[in-house]
Amino acid sequence: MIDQREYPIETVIHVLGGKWKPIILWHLMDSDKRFSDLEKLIPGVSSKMLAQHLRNLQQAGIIERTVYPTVPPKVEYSLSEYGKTLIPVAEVMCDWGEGHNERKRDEPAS
Amino acid sequence: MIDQREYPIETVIHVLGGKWKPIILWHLMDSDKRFSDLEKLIPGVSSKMLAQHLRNLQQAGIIERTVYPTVPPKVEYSLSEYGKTLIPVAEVMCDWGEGHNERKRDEPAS
DNA sequence: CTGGATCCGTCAAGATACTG
DNA sequence: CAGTATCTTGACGGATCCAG
Repeated sequence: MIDQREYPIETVIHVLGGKWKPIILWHLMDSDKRFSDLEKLIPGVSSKMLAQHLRNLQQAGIIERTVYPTVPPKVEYSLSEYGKTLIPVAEVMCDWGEGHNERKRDEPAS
Repeated sequence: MIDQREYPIETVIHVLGGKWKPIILWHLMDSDKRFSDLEKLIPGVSSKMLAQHLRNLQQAGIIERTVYPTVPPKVEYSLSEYGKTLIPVAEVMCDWGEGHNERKRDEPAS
């Protein structure tokens, strides 16, 4: 993965660019989640992709991974303090996204 | 390209998701640009990818394509009125991206 | 000048099976 | 429960050639 970004806006796309990363973030912004919780909440994601994207987000410092060494393994993912700075960004993006989706329905042809 | 997005935040990623789309938008937010202008401004992009992404953005209603039927063909791309609503979104994203890049330099290991 | 068409390499994503 | 390993597929991106 090339890391030669000249413009900061590319950084955000890089961090959120995966197919499932925005959805993962969205759910973690709501509350902490376990691995299986996320699997249930995100229909269509495979455990492989989920683990891979979670790892990416963790390496980016956006989420934290907490392992509870209990008999049934339990791992919780949560937004890091730093990751929480993404919330306002996500809200702005969501806001625009909603408008965009509505617009596509209202104006089929310009 | 799948278009089954359940969350608005995915829409934004979808619209900006290409490798060059954020940069294209960034330049068009500054001022209108011709095809060849963008090619010069974005080192490394091929005409194919530029045309492809420009078409995507146009179909998304974010940019407008104006053809001047002159002897040497001239085509100008500009942000649509609707596309301008993306500017504040881009600014927020840029702002966060800058902080993220600085953070990576300051904190090599958590 | 502004692209479209085509071929090809690369890499992310999906499916499946297996492990601690 | 929470992943990893491996294989396959398909989209994305690059290079080149061609056309209005």
